[in-house]
Amino acid sequence: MSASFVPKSDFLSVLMERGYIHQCSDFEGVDAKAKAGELTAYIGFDCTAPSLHVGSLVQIMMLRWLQKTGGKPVPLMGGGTTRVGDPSGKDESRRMLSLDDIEANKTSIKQVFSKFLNFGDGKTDAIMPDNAEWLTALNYIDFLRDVGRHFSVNRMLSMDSVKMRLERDQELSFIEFNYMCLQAYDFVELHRRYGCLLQMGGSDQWGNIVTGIDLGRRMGAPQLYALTSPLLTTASGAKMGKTAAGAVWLNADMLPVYDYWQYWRNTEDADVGRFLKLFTDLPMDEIRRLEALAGAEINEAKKILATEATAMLHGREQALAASETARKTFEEGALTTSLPTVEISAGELTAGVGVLNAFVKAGLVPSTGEARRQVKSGGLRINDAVVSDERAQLTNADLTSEGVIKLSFGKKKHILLAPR
RNA sequence: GGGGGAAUGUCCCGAGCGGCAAAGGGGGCGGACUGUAAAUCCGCUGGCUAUGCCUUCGCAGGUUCGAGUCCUGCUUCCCCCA
Repeated sequence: MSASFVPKSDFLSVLMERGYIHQCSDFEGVDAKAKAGELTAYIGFDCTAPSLHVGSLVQIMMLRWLQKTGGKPVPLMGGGTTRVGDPSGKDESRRMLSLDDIEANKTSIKQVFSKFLNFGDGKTDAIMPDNAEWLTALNYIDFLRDVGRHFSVNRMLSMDSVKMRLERDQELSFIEFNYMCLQAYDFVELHRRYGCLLQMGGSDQWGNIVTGIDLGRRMGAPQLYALTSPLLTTASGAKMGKTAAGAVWLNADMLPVYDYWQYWRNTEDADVGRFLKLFTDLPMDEIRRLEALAGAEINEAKKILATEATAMLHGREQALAASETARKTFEEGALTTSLPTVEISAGELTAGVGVLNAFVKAGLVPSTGEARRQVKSGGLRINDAVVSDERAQLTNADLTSEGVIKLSFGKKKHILLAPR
């Protein structure tokens, strides 16, 4: 794309300035539609888990900015395509989910979007269709005749996602192979129903999106557009959204607000500026000031990043509470009752609980074996005292004046054990 | 249809003369150093009611005191010939 392109629309200006764009099929075309206030764009989200995680956040933010700059965002639930499975970037065939699982996941995921987008019937209000609405009604023969004839297998075989699987001699089932056909058809269908002109997604979706544009042209839709975001990794190359404990979920019932705040607080120095632009609404000049902070001062920027990002998802009140909990815990070394808490029966505690089992109960370590190993390397602490005897028992005598026992795994993970 | 290979620790890759909880990486976790960062260094990386017990090398049998290792059948994948 032309390096000299200067966007006239607010939408592309923001996206370019904040680093959301990897590729676009036609900058001028998208710019004109956005400028005219006629831009409806969609991003597909699958329903393989009960919550989206941080990896989807860039996509969600792109929809948010679209709405803020006068466009209409369409998060599309992949209730239909999830029944098939997307081969893009996956090494192995996905496990098939039951329809009930998909429905449950969908309901759970929907909650998150309402935090980022305004839904309703207005011009720029978001809508959330589910591609099961049209995909499940498809008749195989009709689909082959009307849609399937437009696809070239030769071209599909040359797509990266497919080629990779073939080169590695990995299984690629027929239904997965059809995924791109369905996704392409989604685009056309969303144009018919809602006048959707642009599909966005991660850079790994480029091939699928372009296939949809192609199908649109062959099926008589006007010019459609593609825009992808860069694949996000941390500065040291790790994929975003995974931590020791697993994925960084967006639903609060799957990841406590405090842990979500901590995830952002632990951002690498080199990522702070980039993340502030992508994951907060802070104005650019404020971000430039923050990312210019050097040495230990950059920690201030990380706290702001954590609080802003958390506030957007969980609300400012909860974000500030997490921030305050962290401040007391890390900067004052004080015990805070607002740390994530796990209950234990009072009777059990009176009888005495082995330290190893206590850490397993708290969910800090997966097994007593792991707890044992961590004791050896000095990674476990009770009320801030390193555990040196793996046979020690926790009893009521270990309760602090707050009536809890603080279990720590490593320097950062803390859980309170509260008798009930 | 015929011939030849392959499958290993539930994250991945990968070694493994009949004595194996199984080499070595990567990744991950903990510790030290720091700033709740990165880099570096060190340790750990089947489970449990634990000087012991249980479960692991595609699946099912067999030989053996003892099988990841040898034999038979099966499954899946790859290569060559038709």
